[in-house]
Amino acid sequence: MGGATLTPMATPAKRPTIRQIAEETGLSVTAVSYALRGERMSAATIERVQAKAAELGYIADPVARALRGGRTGTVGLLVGSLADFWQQTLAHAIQRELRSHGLHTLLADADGNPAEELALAQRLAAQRVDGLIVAPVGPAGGSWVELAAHLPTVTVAGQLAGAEVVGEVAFDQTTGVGEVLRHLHALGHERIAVLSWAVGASPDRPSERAVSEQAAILGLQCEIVPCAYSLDGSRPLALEVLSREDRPTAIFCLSDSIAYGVLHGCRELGLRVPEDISIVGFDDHPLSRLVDPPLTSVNWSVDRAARSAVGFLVDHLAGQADERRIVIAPTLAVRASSGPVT
Amino acid sequence: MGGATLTPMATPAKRPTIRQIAEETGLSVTAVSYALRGERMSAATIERVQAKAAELGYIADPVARALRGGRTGTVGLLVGSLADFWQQTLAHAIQRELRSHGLHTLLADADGNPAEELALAQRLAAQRVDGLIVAPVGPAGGSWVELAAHLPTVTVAGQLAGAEVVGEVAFDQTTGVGEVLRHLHALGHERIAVLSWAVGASPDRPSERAVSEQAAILGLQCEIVPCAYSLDGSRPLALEVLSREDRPTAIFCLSDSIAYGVLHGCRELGLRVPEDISIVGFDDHPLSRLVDPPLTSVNWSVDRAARSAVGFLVDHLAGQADERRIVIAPTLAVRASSGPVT
DNA sequence: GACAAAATGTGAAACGATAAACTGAACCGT
DNA sequence: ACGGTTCAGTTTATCGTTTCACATTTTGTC
Repeated sequence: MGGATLTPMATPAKRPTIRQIAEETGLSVTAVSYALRGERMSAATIERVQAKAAELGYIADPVARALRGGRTGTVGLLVGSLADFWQQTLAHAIQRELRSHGLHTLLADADGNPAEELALAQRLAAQRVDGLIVAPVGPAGGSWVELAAHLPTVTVAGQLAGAEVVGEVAFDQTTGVGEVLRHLHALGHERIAVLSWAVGASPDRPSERAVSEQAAILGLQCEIVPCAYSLDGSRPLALEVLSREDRPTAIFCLSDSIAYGVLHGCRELGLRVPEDISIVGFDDHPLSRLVDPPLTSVNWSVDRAARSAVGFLVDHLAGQADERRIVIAPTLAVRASSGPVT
Repeated sequence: MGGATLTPMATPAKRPTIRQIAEETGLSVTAVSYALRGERMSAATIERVQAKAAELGYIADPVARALRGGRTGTVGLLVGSLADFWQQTLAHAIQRELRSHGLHTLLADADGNPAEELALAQRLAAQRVDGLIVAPVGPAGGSWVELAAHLPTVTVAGQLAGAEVVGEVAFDQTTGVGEVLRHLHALGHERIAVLSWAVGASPDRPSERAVSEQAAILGLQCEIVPCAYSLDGSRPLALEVLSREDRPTAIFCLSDSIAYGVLHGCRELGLRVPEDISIVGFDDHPLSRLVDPPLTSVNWSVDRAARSAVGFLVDHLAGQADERRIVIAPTLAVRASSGPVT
């Protein structure tokens, strides 16, 4: 941009460089570089250099390293939408797991927008992240394929169709959805509204497909309603659905965040859960057992997912190419928010 | 680390560089650099260069820029603990706000550890973030002062004592705590346990000090109990406190996350809230109104905090030095989890 | 039309670290 | 005593971009 000259940045902080160490030890820069990593040089030199480095409080400059082309020790974490409580939990778990491997996290939030998602991934690549962990929002396009070919990528809870990934943590959506629908069916529900994430024209979301399939099998009448993520986003829609005269007897939300908004809506309208309407969530956020009423939801082990995702990536970076796919099995946590039709 | 040779990284993806543009336009690298930013060069040249750049899909390499010393467009976000639900919310809000200013987020989680916090801040500085937004865990040490002097820093919900920051989003802890204690006092509570974040020897946390002060004023008997963050972390402690024979009549948790754990504990022990014991939280997570019973808590506007924090930083980076401090006023949200002593 | 002042462009030196290729030694077995 | 390995270093080039100093043109003014 044009823009007037910006203020000089705060004094650029003169951190000690490899060169300073070189001068103070009388060695060449290269020698120091090797010694710091404990390679090649004689034990005595290594000792001397590392002592000096410690003395100066030297930390290798990750930026210079990145430019040169080595590892950066940073992993890009791209989540579909941080407005979703469960994805916040997932992001946290992955971040923590990465850190336990000494890796840093560059976090990006696609905010439910597939196009944005790709742009962010490219930006992360430009930042020279060593790898990418993606909880995808939409299906992959051509650029994703190319990107993933260059950058080790692990998907969590979603696919990047066509792109070659180094690891995949899949959630068994079919079973998860099936359990919910069977549960509701067993309770006598027949007209069910399914609130799904509204995402720009992404018709083939696995969970939605699973809903259609399973609904057909059970003979249920499921209407899929696209819905904004987040508490505040889903409430208005929930109010609309709940106010219909042919109100469904159950609402199945494809995310707990959405379910919370619906619970809120029920409360506002004075509807009793589960007497007047049953609510089921998806993903089982830790707080779902504490809300009122406790929310029936489909649980996937976040810790396991995070551990696997990071493990896949770390293994790949270490040159091992072991198992690269895991399917996380769902557990239906039946709580008080779902009950028989009355 | 010795370590065997690592596998060659996935093909390093040949992104177009400034040099390529130079060659294809017959200009010098320097000329292209200027033209891309619309400086110096003639209008015709600028046009030509930018057209070529667009054609090649050129994106300036943020790493090279960072090394050279310019802006990186990335801001470090350092939170005290992402295990805390409210801080997840805060982090999300700040991240979103940064993005709306075209800035990227490098997220780091101190995990409740002040020493770690400093190390991470240094790492972020080494990554050449343009600025730092910190939700501090502990008081600042000497290195913080130095760091903040070099790197524009904004604090949110906490101070870095002694360090010169470019902006500060303060929460009025004294008032917040005061309102809670007055509320409980009015309900007849006299013996109150205060669950605070357990943080390595940080005796002078503002909120804790506020508790002592206000308790003294009201003549309340407040015992401050250090407690782990997070749902699972606080539950065991909650069980201990709740099982005492001289159980307090109210528990004031200095974070909603802790309060959730306590609610959970109460449920396990069959204690009724608020009949048997009153629970009050702090920070007012969006879900606090949905838990059972709805949690009385102290609300600070997260959006306002995020907007201010990012605004301060952006203004500073733009060379303006306007208002640099805001105090967010608390609102006590009285809900069903607190009631009169019975 | 002369001379200063802009305007437009170029080359080289950074920024900090690393890898490849090269230089002397010391050391090896025969 | 002779080639051949290792060892322990050093030189040099490189990653992609920006900026300083300088060279060349164009423009403006009297």
